[in-house]
Amino acid sequence: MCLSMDFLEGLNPRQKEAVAHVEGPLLVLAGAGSGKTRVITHRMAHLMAAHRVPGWAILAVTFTNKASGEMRDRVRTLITGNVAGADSLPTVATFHSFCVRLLRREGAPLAEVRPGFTPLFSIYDDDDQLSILKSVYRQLGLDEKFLAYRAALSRISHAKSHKETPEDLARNATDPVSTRLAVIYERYQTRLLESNALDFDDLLLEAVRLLAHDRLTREKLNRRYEFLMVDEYQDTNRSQYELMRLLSSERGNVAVVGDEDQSIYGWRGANIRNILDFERDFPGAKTIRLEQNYRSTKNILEAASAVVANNTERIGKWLWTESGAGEKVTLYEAPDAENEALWIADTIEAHLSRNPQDRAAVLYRTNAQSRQIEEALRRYGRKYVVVGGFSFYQRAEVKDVVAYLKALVSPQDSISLLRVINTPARGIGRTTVEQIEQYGLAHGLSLWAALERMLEERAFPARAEAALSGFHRMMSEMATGVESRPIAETLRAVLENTGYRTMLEEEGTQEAQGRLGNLDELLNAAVDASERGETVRDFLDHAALVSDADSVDERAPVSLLTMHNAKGLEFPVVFIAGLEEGLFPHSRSLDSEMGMEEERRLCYVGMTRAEKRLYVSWARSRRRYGGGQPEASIRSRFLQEVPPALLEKARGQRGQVDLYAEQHMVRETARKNLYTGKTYNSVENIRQFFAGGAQAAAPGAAKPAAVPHVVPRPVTPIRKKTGVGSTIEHVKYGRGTILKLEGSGEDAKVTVNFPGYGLKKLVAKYAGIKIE
DNA sequence: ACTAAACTATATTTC
DNA sequence: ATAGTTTAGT
Repeated sequence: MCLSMDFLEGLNPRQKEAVAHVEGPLLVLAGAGSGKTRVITHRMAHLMAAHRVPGWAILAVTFTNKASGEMRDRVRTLITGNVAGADSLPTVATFHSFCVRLLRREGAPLAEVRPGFTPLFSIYDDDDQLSILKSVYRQLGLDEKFLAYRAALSRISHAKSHKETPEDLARNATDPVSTRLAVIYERYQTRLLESNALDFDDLLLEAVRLLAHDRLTREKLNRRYEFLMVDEYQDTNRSQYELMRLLSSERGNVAVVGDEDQSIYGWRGANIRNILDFERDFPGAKTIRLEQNYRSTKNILEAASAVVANNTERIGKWLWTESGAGEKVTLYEAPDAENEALWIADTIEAHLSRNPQDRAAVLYRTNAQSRQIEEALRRYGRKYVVVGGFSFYQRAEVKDVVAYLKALVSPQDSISLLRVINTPARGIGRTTVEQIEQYGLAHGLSLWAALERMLEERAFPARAEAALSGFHRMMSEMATGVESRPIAETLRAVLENTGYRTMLEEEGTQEAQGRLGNLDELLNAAVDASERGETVRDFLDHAALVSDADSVDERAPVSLLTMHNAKGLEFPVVFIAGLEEGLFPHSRSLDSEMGMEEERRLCYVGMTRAEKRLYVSWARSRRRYGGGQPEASIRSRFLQEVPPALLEKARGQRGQVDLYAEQHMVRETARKNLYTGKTYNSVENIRQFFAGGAQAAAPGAAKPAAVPHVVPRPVTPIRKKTGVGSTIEHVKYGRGTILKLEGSGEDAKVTVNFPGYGLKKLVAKYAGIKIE
């Protein structure tokens, strides 16, 4: 009476074959839009239903939190009620979150090879990495002219992921820069060790190290995970490859899904050879090609395929589709970048007014390109969402407050402490801080330990001493019991006790108000996290591992994003802007064939995002930055690679004059209608960063209401009694109606609409609202 | 010792 | 355009 459903039904023969595969290595070459997520999820369900594999014995690894959240949801939907006796779900995680979990739970043995390591390690993001590097440079008396921070970091990262120690680097160095780099690398690594911190590379590396050296842990995991699946295999790097091998070493049941034509992260260490050489690395591997595309029209598919066909590093596929030819790819040649942006906005306007249900995306090579397009859209009063760029969690105020949390949880975390020691300004100046750093360096102490020792020794002048002992006391007080206290509680204490909130309130600028809004939203996220039972650790892990791609709201009518961020997404209407030599393909990739092929793959990724309509554009002139002179540009070679028969010039070729007139008209309308377009960094998105849990996305978790409409608005405490549906008085923003009330008492969350200011979600306790 | 204004060198993509 | 750094002023 088993209600096992047939998960092979409704699949094409190739997909069926992939889903039905059970034992042994499997390579699924899944072209763009060929239903690879479907294959992965169905395979998991099929294993559970037809082969009685328990969910916990399956591990699937994806690249973004968003992808793993979606995959988890889809598997859940598939098996719920359809698979008898399925009481556990497969583990779906990103490589990074999997490693973090592993290291926190089973990482203790690493202390043997990594002195001072504890499972309470901090995670350092690139900002933190940068601070370390700056400090190392200072220590070594170097400056950026010698070697740019970014360059140094990427070389360190490269060395790390190839398991090269500073000594290896020094030995193989053939030039003075490399010799010096070895020293920088050595110091950098020492700092991480001293701070008990891991950078992104370390998360993978140390997980590999743990599994390679600790037989028990390896065997335990191998026993547990009978089946391993890896999504986006073309973007795995060496550590990820090794991790995968270690996890599947006993059974060899590893299924990888990928597309060599979509390998676009070579610069981040991804090794395209992983996918190209899979059959060699895993003898007896079965290879299945998914070549039927279900996404795009024939014209779009052929155009994209024609471009990528110019690459040599391919296994080779030819995608086909049963769908109709559709429209041709529209090409627009703009006189300059502003005109290009206006044309895009204009065309979006025209398209969406005819097809209001369609979603459009504007893709570009560099984030800097978004500005002009945003401006153009704003002139039309068209709502849009920008993905990436300056995202929420990278904002200074969020990073500051998060740094406080990190410092409280891990006193050894000197980088975080350094970040907050004089933020807000509390009279602990640069010289004082440098003294403490020096002392720490000399005595092998963390910043915090050095500070304590120096206070004991009364090593500071009176003024500094007062400031420092005050700081020390404040931090110690907040740190006690931090692991057991609700996150929001600690967060609130940080905001109040450190004077951070006061600092922003006193600033009084529009910008400061926005920052306050962001912090309120962070507080909301913290409350949500507590409700999900997360510890401060979990919260911080989450904050460290969210990515821009996780914040994509597919329901947005208009999205602006880089082609990198667009991977895995699809849109009825797609624009690709800035198809110019030097921009796309980017100038940094011009000189190497490898780089050029990656750019071409990026182009392929961009084009294949489109379902119905693809527009490509370039500008004859563009200025590199602000005051610079406009420079003439040459149309991208990728445009030449599209067969002319598939291209058509933008109809009517709206000239400058039309656009110019329109621009004025539109400006007027926008002025009258009160601009509502801007959603960039909107606080509404913030919850998503934290909500789509790396660990536990709640089933059918309510996503924040569609697309944000409003610029972040200041919120000051509301001191008035409130109830559901009633009106409350806001100190600055007047009356607002409570639209929604979640929970009760001081933990209640209310959604308030302030006319003219928009929706605001508040937590009663922290906003000073009393719910009767 | 800190702040604010002036100056200058600066942009690829990001887990 | 903007972030980061230097300089002058408090």
